[in-house]
Amino acid sequence: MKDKVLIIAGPTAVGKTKYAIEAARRFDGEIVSADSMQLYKFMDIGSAKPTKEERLLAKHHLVDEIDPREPFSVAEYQKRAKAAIKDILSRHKLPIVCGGTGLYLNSLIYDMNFSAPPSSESAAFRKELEDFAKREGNEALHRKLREKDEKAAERIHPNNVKKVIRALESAALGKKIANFSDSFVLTKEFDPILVLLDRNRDELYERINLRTGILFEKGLCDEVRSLLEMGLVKENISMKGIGYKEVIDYLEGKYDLKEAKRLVRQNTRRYAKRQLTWFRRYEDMHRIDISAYEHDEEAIEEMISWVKNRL
RNA sequence: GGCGACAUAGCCAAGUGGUAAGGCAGAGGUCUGCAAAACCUUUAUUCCCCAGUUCAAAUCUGGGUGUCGCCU
Repeated sequence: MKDKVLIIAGPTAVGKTKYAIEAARRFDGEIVSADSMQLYKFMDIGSAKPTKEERLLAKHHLVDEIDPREPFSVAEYQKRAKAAIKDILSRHKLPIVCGGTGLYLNSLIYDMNFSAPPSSESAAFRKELEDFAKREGNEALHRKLREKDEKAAERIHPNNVKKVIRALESAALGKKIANFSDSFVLTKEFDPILVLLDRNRDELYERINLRTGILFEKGLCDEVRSLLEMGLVKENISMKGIGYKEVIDYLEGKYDLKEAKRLVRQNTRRYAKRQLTWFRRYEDMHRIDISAYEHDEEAIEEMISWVKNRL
């Protein structure tokens, strides 16, 4: 029989941490984060990492582990997360994957093969294509892709330059980029138990607005300042996270603090919406609408008992 | 009380006789190596109300209502 892995997904600010910790406590588990921002070191406030206290309640993997100055990717995530899961299983504990980064979750739930050559080896090639797109236009670049990989060109919009380039790069290296939708094959490495935490939209947005205020009070601006001092720049992907990019623009004088806060709230709301879109694809996911319960504790009990039946 | 300006979507608005731009907010979606990224789609049978002029009115005319400003 395959090993079970509990997977708790949910949009930002829904309250996942609390649920995951409780599950870890009840089932003797350890948490493996699936969050593309919380895994970076030094980015504590903006990414809303679990607190020290919370991390004492349950062991967290893949939180606070990566230097934000280093390049990172799903492939790397997949490797590390799988290693963590294996490690937890070897100690006869329950791995609890918890997070909101859809692609990272997919890399664990489905068979996703990232054996295609790493893009970092062809930075110059990518740069060249970027310049080409700027010079000749997105359509011209897309035409190039049409010649090399008809199928990929069909499903990638010409304006999505980033993806057009990735597809071109992949084709140039002799491996056409795969289409995820063609192969929703569940992983054979373990048996995932999927839980989606959700709330009613208004309530979720209310929580997001509230949390944004708290992040600023906790010193988000100072955190960004010290990251910039460390040598991080706008262009680093880690600095493109919500809360970071807006504060950088504010520090550069592009707009005032009030506007920065407004934008952080808005971008977080949009992010939550995109996450929900992504999660809708998971068919076997058990959705728990937290808003339907009076207190978190009741929703947690519902989750625990549902999971218990499947372990 | 007098004079003037304005009234278009949830919000900001363009449109001065030819069949309702755009932006924001909101909603839906795409995804195999930067994913909190990148990208796509979508929102007024109608312009405050009533009457009139006209083949044709958000646009012109008259009246009403409301908001704002100035004066008393």
